[in-house]
Amino acid sequence: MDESSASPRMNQYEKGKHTPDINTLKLLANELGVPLNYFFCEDEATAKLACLIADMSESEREALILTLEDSTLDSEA
Amino acid sequence: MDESSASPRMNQYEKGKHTPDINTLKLLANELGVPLNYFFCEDEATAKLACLIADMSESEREALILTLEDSTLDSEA
DNA sequence: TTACTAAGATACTCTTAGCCA
DNA sequence: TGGCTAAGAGTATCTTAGTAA
Repeated sequence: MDESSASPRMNQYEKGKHTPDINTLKLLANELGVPLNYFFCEDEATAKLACLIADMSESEREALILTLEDSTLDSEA
Repeated sequence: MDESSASPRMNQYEKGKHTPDINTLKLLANELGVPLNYFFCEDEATAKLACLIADMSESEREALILTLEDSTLDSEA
């Protein structure tokens, strides 16, 4: 990532003139300390959850899956 | 999305010859019935959580955030 | 017939240079 | 001085055509 052209690129992304490459997004995610899927969350809450889940351990994620599947059954019933 | 060239494109993606555009990924996500960030999850559990969260209501997500933030405090203490 | 690959046409982004506030 | 924009260079994907199983 060339620092000298970072400013125009960020402007082009923000103004919607260009779309950043997926590889570029990975670099940005590392810089910002967020997971890559953070950029693809449709709302604030989902984005925050993505960050929280990224910081969890594998076993914590598995446990959360079970919890959510149970509560889903509740709301479907 | 041109159906006539879908097959070569999918092969090129799978073989790692080309990387699909973000817009293409959106179309694929809609076709597959998964959230867009599904493609950017680093492990199976995170991907599954992304699907579960995508099906939740806004208020359910907010509630989940509070739950996770509490349990995070526990493990940090 | 289906899965896959190669190569050119096309369209995209990245960079440089320069303008406006 | 820092943020923003325009246009060309370079590089990526998409499409067509064709091969192998």
